[in-house]
Amino acid sequence: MSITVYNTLSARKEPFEPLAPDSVTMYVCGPTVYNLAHIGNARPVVVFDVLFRLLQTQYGKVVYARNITDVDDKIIAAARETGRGIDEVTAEFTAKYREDMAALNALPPTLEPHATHNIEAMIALTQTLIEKGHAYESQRHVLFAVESMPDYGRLSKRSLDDMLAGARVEVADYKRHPGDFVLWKPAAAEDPGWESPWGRGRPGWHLECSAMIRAHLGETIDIHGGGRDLIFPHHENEIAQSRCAHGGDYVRYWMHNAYLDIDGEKMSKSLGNFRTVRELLGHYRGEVLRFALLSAHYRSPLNFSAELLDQAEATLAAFYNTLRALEEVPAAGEVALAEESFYRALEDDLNTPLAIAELHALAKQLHKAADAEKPLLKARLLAAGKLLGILQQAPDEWLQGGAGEEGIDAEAIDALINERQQAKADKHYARADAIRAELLAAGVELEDSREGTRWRRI
RNA sequence: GGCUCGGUGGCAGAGUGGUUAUGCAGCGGAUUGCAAAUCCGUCAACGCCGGUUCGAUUCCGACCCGAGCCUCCA
Repeated sequence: MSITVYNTLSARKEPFEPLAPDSVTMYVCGPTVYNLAHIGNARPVVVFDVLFRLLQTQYGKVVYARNITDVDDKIIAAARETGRGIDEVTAEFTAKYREDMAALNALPPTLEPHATHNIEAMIALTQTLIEKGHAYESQRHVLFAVESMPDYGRLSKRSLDDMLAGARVEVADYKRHPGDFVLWKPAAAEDPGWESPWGRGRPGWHLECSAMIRAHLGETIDIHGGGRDLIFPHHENEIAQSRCAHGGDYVRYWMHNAYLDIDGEKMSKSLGNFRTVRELLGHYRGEVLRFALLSAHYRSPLNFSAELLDQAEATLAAFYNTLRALEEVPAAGEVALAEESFYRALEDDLNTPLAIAELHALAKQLHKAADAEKPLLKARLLAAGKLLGILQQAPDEWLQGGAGEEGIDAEAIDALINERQQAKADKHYARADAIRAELLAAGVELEDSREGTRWRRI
């Protein structure tokens, strides 16, 4: 039982060893709740959900926190645009985010800290940084002084000089060094704000995560995850804040997922080439989206397309079909995870594509197995599915249900199947085939077997 | 410009210093009234040029191409 993860900080795979022997702390950057999550936003959620499930098989206590950023310029802008209150906007999109992620079979995190509930911790952290000479006040802002930290840039592997060379942004006049970033900024009277030693204001984005991690998980956590694009500046700055405030390690393992591409370009809100999870759920079931997201390794870009989703749908249908044929077979026997190849694949830096390949191998064994071997094989397949967060539904429910609007209802289908059975018994094959064609046109595929005719929606 | 990371068969996508996953699609066969599902078999790949090596897709170097970060972004 040993998990290996790729640590962005060291740029290599490392054996995972938590700080405490039987417990793990994990934090993943959550959403800024000003609009709907897109499918790219869902990738880290699904990836780290698999990690969460995997860790739970080995450690007695796994504390997984995913924050809600509910104070931000974009939220203020969104509220203003729609003429609604900030709270109304954040409540709506927080609720929708939870629904969408649940639809993807993502387990709820252990903790879901909200930025606005942790303002005191943020102010305290800012004060500590000022006291220790790592931050300064300037024109009602409080800024982190990057030059006060010798190894600033270590995570993103760039030096302050590199950053200056590539600077594309005008430097605000209240900054001592162009790389200094905001810990606290003033709030306009009409905007949300909190009283602080530096006047009424609100926290900078990077500060939120550092403060919430400290408040809820401690000074050193085991795993911090998020999208690759957060490496700089967000995570770099978190490290600066937390290390300078508390000393010691901040995060033992940094994990970053690659993003989803559309036509070879990153899917992002700024490019506008995104598809929301909610919209996609109108066409595909959450499990299909989840499977698609897991079909490539989390550190590789994944090209998002209709073909990808159709492929995922077809593959899941094949697995559920396998399970449906075994409905009378109980899943039984002891599954020794440590010896399972799908499990070892996941232990190796979450190699989900390889784990899925092992699922195929299990399904194949199942098709060929003697009856006596089936209960254990089925249990193994289901255990693998559980870790990946798939294949847990009743096969008929999955195969006969659909994401979109319902077509022909099940009763009518059964009636036609019965009629076709009779036609077949009478050797009226033309009629039997006509019924099959009619059902196919209605999106229903038939499968004859010794046990009778089964159907599924396609 | 600086800093990262990639380029694998028709498509998706793992992996490895030598026996070259897996899925879909294709082809041949078994099965089926015909299909579907399933099974058996089969085709096919490692960007380009050098180097190291008995042997490289895998290691090293150059080159070409692509993506990302350097600004809010999963």
